[in-house]
Amino acid sequence: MLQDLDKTLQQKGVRPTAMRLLVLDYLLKQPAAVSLSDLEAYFHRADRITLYRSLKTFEGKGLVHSIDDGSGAVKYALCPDDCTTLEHHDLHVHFFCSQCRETFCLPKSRIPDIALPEKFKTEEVNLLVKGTCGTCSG
Amino acid sequence: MLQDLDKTLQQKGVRPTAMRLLVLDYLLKQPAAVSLSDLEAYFHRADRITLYRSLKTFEGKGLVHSIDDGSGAVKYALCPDDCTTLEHHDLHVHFFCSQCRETFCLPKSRIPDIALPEKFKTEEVNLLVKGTCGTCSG
DNA sequence: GTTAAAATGCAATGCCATTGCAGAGCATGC
DNA sequence: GCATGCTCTGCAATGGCATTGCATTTTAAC
Repeated sequence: MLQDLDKTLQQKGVRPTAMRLLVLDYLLKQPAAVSLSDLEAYFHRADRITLYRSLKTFEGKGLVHSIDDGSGAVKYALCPDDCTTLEHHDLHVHFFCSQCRETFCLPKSRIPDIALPEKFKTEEVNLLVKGTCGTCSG
Repeated sequence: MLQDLDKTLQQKGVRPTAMRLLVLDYLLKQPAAVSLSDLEAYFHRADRITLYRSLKTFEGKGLVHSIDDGSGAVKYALCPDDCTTLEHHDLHVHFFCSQCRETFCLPKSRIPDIALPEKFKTEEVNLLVKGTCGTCSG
């Protein structure tokens, strides 16, 4: 099973070390985006900095994207398959639940085009919806 | 002139102290959102904490809204007149220029409705566009 | 196996937001 | 005008998070 993860990393140009495989495996199992602190809490034997750099490496290679949900800590979530190093296709909506403080990717909710003033050029769009998620409102 | 500002503050339920009048006056003159550090740099004789609390008071009374543009520091900008304490109507787009690192409110670009999954409830929507602003791309 | 490059672990730093507390300023009632 | 109480201000301190430098270990290449 970790074999698959190994391949995934290789395909993205990330050297598959033990730590990185564990981190990737963990990320795959999460329903919500995770912060560095989440990771640190789970891998309590691992060094915070190593986890930090794993995430940064993943992000640089288009494996995960980072989300600033305003909670104070940046969170990370796996990218869809069509992300590349050069261009992140995380043009989906992120949802922050103010109850459980979890952040979810909503890949089905695409970000509509935004009309900008003359001469303004778009490079990136972040759309964050805050509210109550399905679980908490149920 | 500061008379008007005085009235503005009173109407919002904020006691018009000398410091607050100066801060409000400064905010009115800014074309872009300002961070606490900006304020501190401008009022180099004032205490950072007092400025911080002025902004927080303004925010609580619906005079300004805060913007997290991902630059690391929260920025503040004046609200349109129809903001109240209870409900912020800053449902406009914010634009962060990656060249000059300024953040602008784009009141004319309204945020479209976002389709959410079943049982998700929206409380607030933040839409941040990153790119190059008119001045920097000109 | 040797060697070079990359990853890790530890320490340290810096920035920003936030709070507690004491003193100063202001408004109100007498 | 003066005392009282509330609000604002300024200083000090704290805590969280991101980030970097450096020495060591691990991995890949030859």
